[in-house]
Amino acid sequence: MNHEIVDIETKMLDNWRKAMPSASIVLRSAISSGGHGPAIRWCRLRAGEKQAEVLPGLLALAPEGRVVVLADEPGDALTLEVLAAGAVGCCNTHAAPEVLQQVALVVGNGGLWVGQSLLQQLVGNAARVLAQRQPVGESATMLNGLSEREWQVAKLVAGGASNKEIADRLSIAERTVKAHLTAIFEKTGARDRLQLSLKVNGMNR
Amino acid sequence: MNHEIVDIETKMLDNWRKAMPSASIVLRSAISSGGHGPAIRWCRLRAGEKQAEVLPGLLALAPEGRVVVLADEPGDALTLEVLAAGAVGCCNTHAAPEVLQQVALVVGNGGLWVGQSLLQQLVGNAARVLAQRQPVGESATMLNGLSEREWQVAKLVAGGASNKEIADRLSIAERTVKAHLTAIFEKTGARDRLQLSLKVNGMNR
DNA sequence: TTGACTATTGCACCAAAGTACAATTTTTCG
DNA sequence: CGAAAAATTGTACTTTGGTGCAATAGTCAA
Repeated sequence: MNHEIVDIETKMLDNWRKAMPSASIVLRSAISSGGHGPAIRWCRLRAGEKQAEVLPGLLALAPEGRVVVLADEPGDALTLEVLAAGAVGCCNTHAAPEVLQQVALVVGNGGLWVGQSLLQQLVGNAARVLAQRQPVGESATMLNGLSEREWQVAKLVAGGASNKEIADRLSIAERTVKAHLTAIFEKTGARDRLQLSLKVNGMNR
Repeated sequence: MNHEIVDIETKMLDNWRKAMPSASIVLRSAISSGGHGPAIRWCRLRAGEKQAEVLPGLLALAPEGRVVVLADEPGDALTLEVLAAGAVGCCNTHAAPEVLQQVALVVGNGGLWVGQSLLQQLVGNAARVLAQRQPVGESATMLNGLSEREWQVAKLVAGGASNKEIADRLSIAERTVKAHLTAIFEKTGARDRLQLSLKVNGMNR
């Protein structure tokens, strides 16, 4: 993994060095705009600094990079701000090296890094909303009146499984899977498994 | 890290064994209540099972442990439910070993594990901003250095197009589309067009 | 210029996906 | 119980997806 640490001075903290020994360190004023940027840019936000004065410029210069903010004074509000600005994570400047590596792992795989307290608040909100408008029984019959079995097959297909894998998972013959799929295609209007996947995952329509 | 896998049978899936070779496997009916429990308990929720019938008992018996749910049929709603019940994570039963180890790392350090699609919903506006930024950046760095042409093909595949349709759209032979796809599969690690679609659309994790 | 990389295409071939036609078993419900 | 619907499976077939091998041609940088 290719890392770059952006700060207003080049002196690194020990925990950064331990977490990412191979990272390059650059001044904010000397960010490379062209070429292939690093996989992950770690941008330090020092105490008292406003993220709005630092992040936009950085993100504009390197739109292809994933930016994680290292905040001297982290908080849930700040995290929300930097995510809204386009960063993919926000954590404490003085986090342990192991934590930083963990962040790198998650972010490197396309994830977002959010602190636990904020996440729990968000989860709490969503749980309340979902509890009200998600009758549990719905999931069984949605998508144009699929039967329970057909819905099982549809979900597995949507997850990328092959017919053989689905057959093994459900302990039925591969031919039966195909029969279900034919029925599913008919009911949903999908042309093939890929378009079904898009429908199930809500990417279509 | 001390692991315990809880299921209704003791036969482990291959990916679990690879991810946690030293884990102990126990039946749900034989959970050790006293003494020092494992650092992380992985509780499998098989297809059709209700988390409400499994989790509360497990959490009551071992209040000190961190429980991660391995769901045969994962989903955002289920994730919210199990987190609300007291679990610290929820992921796919058939997740790759590397993913499971990542989950163990996050959970072991006090984090919560949430799938990307749910997290993005939770973060809401911030995620929407990100969703628009991602495709641009991914063409250059993410998705393992695809060429411009390959990226065009990948996007069309992700949209549900057939090889013939892609060929017509790009005014090239269908054979050429296949050639690009072979290269794309190699670079991205996708097994077929459906899994590529999931990767491009960010449904994977 | 030469080497590395990308784009393009053909031919042959195998594997997976999907359809047509037909049959049996299980479940559900009045 | 008996009818209807859903689930299951088989054989055979067509189509699409994907790979291996090989060749031609353009671009870009050392």
